[in-house]
Amino acid sequence: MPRTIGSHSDITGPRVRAAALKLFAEHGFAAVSMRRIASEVGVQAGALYNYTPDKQTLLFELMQTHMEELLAALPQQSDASVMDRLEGFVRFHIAFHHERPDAVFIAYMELRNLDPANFSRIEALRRRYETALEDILGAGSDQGIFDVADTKITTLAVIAMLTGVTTWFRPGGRLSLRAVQDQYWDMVRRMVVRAPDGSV
Amino acid sequence: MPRTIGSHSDITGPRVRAAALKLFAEHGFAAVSMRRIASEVGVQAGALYNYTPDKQTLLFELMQTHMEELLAALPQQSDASVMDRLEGFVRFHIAFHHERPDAVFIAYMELRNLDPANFSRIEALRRRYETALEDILGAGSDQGIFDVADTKITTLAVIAMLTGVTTWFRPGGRLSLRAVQDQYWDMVRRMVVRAPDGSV
DNA sequence: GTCTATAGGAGGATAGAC
DNA sequence: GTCTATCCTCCTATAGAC
Repeated sequence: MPRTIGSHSDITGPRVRAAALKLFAEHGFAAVSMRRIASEVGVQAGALYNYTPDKQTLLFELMQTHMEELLAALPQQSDASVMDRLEGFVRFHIAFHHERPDAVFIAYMELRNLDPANFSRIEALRRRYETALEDILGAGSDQGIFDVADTKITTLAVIAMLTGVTTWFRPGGRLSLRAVQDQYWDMVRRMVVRAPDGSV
Repeated sequence: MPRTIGSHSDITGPRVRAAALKLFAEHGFAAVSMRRIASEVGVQAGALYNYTPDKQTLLFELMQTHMEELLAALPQQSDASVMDRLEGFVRFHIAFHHERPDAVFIAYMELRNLDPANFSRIEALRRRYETALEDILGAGSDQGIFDVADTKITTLAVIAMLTGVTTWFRPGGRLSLRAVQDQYWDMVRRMVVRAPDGSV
């Protein structure tokens, strides 16, 4: 049952966040005004402050939501082989980031616009994600299946490589998402798997 | 011989660009005011307009200078083996980007703050750089030394991976620059080199 | 070449009416 | 919950004195 005319808290809130996500990704946090976000939603600027105490908090909550969804969606598969776990991570990272290009872009580009307390909280979430990959690489090294000189560096290298996909991949282009996943999995596999005896 | 007191065109110009580079990298183009740049240099805001027609041009020229220096410094080595050329590219990219973290950051993060004409000019320079790597990968594939399914994708993957170093590498840390170069060269080599017969 | 002063506008955020 | 109106600050860029 509708409330008073002009009252839309349950739908305006999500629309504010969606508009902010889109505009921050497109133009950058600092370049987007609250008036511009309000205009995108179809309300006046003052109305936004029913949904966020300030612009900084709006940015932080977008980033926090993204990172928490990323961690929640990360496949656990702790009883699978390290090879399958690594393949699962690679395919997951590409697919998940592909579905949320705006949030990914903001999460990487707008860290410097977070105030120090918010920055620390986002960094902690990011570290948890990196650790998931580092654990796989460490386990594979312990088992002698992977040959990784430094799990920390390889973790960062793999994540940078995979995240780079979002800067150029567009559906309907030359390659399907599946084909991109296949190629990146092949590259990552070759980067970390121990070469058979006598092949080096 | 000094000119009139208060006249410093030969030193203020570089200082304006240096201050803008530092502040844009730290806070982002849109978040930095001309007053802030002037304050960093030690002049009033109006004086900046002796060195740039406007803020947009200041950003563009910083990015253009960076990209042209990058292309000029790229080792040619066209008579070396593809393996040596690839190794040279990897070590060069890491070293050059390490020396200019602020310019690198701006060149990747502030593309969206360029107006369309300036964006096209920077994009063209970036494409020339990518083509240098793609040519090496293509030549190695033709010679049967590399096994690269798609030179375009591998080019983007390698560059994203290498550029990622600038986000975490700090001199005086756990690893020397040389050690980082060694590890990334090892990862790139394994990503692209054809496996010996019988090892796959 | 740099200064002060200012035009002219846009920014984040709030107050109070409805 | 949204509106209008507004406070006060900051912005880019320019004009004219020195």
